[in-house]
Amino acid sequence: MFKKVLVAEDLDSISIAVVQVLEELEVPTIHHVKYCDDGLIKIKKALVDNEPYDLLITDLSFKSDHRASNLTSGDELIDAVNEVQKDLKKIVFSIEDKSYRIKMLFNELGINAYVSKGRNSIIELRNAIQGTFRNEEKILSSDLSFSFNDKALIEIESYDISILKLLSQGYILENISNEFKSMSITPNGTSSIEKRINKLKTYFKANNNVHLIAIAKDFGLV
Amino acid sequence: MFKKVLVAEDLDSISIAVVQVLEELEVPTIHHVKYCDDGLIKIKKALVDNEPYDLLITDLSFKSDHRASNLTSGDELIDAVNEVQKDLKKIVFSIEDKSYRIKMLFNELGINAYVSKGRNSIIELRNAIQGTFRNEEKILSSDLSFSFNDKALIEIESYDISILKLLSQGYILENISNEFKSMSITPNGTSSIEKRINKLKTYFKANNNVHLIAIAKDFGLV
DNA sequence: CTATTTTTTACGGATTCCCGTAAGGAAAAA
DNA sequence: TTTTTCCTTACGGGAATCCGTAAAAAATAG
Repeated sequence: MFKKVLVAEDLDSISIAVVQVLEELEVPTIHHVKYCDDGLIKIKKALVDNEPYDLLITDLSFKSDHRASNLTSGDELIDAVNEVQKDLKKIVFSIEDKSYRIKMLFNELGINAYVSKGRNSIIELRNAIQGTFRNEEKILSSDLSFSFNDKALIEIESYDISILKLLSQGYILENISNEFKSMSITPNGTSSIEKRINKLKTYFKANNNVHLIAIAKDFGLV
Repeated sequence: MFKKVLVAEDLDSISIAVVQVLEELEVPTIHHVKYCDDGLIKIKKALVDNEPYDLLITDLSFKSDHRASNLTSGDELIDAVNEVQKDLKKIVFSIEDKSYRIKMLFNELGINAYVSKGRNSIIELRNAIQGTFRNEEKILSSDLSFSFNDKALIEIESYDISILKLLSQGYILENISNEFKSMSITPNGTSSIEKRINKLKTYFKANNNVHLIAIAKDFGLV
């Protein structure tokens, strides 16, 4: 079994249960941080001391509070960790269940397992830890039913996200066009942007822009 | 201390910690349900058996799964419970931290305490349970800083929420007007609704409807 | 009951969105 | 090079919004 595991989870009510699982699996060294920043520091320190972690279990969303944070989400933490310790195994344990987001975690951030917090997530988490240790790939907790081959979701790219972001900030087509020009993002004609928004609307079955943004918010795209 | 407590919480990773707190407080009877519907049934049954609960600790959001549910949220559960056992003490334990929502819980649903899930929420929860037992009123976990006297939020009423909801579902002004007429909500003229939306836009400093809905989503109003 | 104020509704012009069509341009294929 | 195809941009008409003004209705005051 893993020798040294780091848990990044802000909610104390949850981290208790996660640590319990690790104890039952007889992991000798279990550390727990409530802030992403602390997580990165611990991982760097462990590397320097030549006692690196071999597993990271992290949440995605962390509450912001009085403390100023550099890394504010699990995504950012993983991204930063990948810079310093590429081979570290990573399990995400989060409430998020949007396939778009989860796909991104596997494909762009290279996580090893995703466990969705739910009614039987503790046993799922245990399975994921054991599977990860056996070098299984792309482990998904069983309550998530989508397929990785689902084409539709791959089509939404960062370009679309940019449009949705600006829309949600009150920009009109012309503003977005100008913004894209100044950031040299192409295509940037109002027509092209308009067309892309239309694609998004049909894809998400949205009646209009207002509806579209509401849906995008629900999906956690913005 | 309380004699019989019901915990309604779908996430197993959290309910473990909540039950632990109750055990430490030496509550003799602790029951736990993962679905709102089960919670209501248990409360009704306990009343019939003349062994009623004296405290309910509930989450707000419950994941939906294969099982068909009647009550889908903590709000609905509390509302239903108020019908059958008005005097039951109620503590909400949730991640939600939007003042508007929390105010509503105290004022319209008559909860006794609100504890926000966070980095030190277990100790907060314990305090809230003890405070509720001592008949303290409107207990708020200390990481929530808003005041109940905060005027701004009182101005937004359920009428506004209805508009925002329909907008976020892709309704246009005329649709909303018709919907309001069929539900006999007044005012229901397109002009009046338009005017109200404008008020919301100035209040939230939104450039347009799209922006407004994005903000409303962020505030948890819809 | 009348006067005053407030609320609701109606209307109109400017702007933006919405949606289809088509022209222009670049890359790939012939 | 020419043709084809795909992508980007342009244009236009109708729908919905945005925003100001004003009439109608309702509530309040005297």
